[in-house]
Amino acid sequence: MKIERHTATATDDEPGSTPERLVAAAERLFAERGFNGVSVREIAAAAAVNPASVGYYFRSKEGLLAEVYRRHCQPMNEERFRLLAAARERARPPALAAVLEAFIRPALKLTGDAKAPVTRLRAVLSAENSELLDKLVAENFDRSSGRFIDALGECLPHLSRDDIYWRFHFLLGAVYYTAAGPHRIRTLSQGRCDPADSEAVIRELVPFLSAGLSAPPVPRP
Amino acid sequence: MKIERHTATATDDEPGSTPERLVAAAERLFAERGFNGVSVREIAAAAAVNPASVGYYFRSKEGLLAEVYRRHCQPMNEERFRLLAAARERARPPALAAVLEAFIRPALKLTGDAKAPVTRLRAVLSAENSELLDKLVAENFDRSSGRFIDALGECLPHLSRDDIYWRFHFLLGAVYYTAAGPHRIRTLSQGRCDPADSEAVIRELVPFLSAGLSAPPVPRP
DNA sequence: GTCTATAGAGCGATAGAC
DNA sequence: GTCTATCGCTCTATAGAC
Repeated sequence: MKIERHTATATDDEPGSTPERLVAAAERLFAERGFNGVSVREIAAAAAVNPASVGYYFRSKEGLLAEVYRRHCQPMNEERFRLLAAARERARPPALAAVLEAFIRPALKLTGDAKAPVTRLRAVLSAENSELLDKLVAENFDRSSGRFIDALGECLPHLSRDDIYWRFHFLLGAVYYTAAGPHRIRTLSQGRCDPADSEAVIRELVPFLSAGLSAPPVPRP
Repeated sequence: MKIERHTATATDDEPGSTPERLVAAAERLFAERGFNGVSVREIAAAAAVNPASVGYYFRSKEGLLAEVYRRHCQPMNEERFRLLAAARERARPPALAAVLEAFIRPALKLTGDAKAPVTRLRAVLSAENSELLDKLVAENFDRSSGRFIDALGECLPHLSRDDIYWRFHFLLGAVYYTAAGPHRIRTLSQGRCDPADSEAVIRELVPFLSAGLSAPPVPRP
């Protein structure tokens, strides 16, 4: 769809254009304060752009969120798939720890300009706005979740599909909570455990999840 | 402080009084939609009470939240301590699974009138409003968290204090995410795994966390 | 002590000039 | 295509009647 121009005239997809500035500012502010915690005016001010541009380019505040969400998830999921493929090349079935890291590492990567992980956006949003958000989650993660659930099933053949679902759910909780970054554990540990340190999180979280996922199957009624 | 009256006149602490009605309605609505997602007017309407009462009894919307939070956490923590003491009576050190269940079960209990776990309130709030919320969390949970971290340390003498902190953090993530109730896993599993079924959650979560917490200590630089 | 009424600010969205 | 201006609405908090 994108057409190359002969001139240097700014197009909508270039970094400094109005919609790009809006998406960048919105990603940061939504991640910091959620959807209801930020106004369109604040986003426009942070982007140094006219407030009316939001309606013009994205139809509404929700339209802007949808675009932010999409652009946010796409590269993260691509990196997840790339790492998962690499893990599969190293071993069949892939090592459990490698699958977990392929899922977690891209989620904890820091965004370009902010100091928060990309996943904080989703962690913060996951509580509110359930109408629109369910749609966005399904659109952006059905394929990704399915593939990782399959990979976990390969690694853990002693488990039923339901075991995998439950444990994948708990895994998501640990990752989201960490990405949301409540510094509670940093306070309690007097600074020694810092959820903002993604390498430390991966080092601690992967063995924890590996052990949890490898637990014996749960007998169900 | 409460004084018994000779008459049936309503006092501030009686179930149907204005502040009680406000707290009950606010607990439900804040848990459903977060702090920014609900207006004082909506809360007052749900309580069938005048909107101005919020300012009168609680000084502000935030004051109402603080009261809701306090009343919400206190009985839950009391039940946690009661269950933890019972686990200690059965064995010294207490069984790991018993400690975990003592922490989790009261958090997943359903509120009186709503169908959501009491913990959903905290899960939803934990993303937004960090200024006030950090204060509330510290006020309401420092004692509780400390005692459970100690109990986990007793159960898991092979772990360092930092191992315990990290794993307690991941535990919180799994519990909060479940309580926030994203039915994502219910959809993916075509209804077979339902995070709203607290008995099922406890059955699945306790073995998962037991195994995760019991993992070998992580070598740290 | 509880109400009505409203102040004062901020909201999302849009019409219409340029 | 991007702006200014503003509509119509909702918000929190409070002043003052009863």
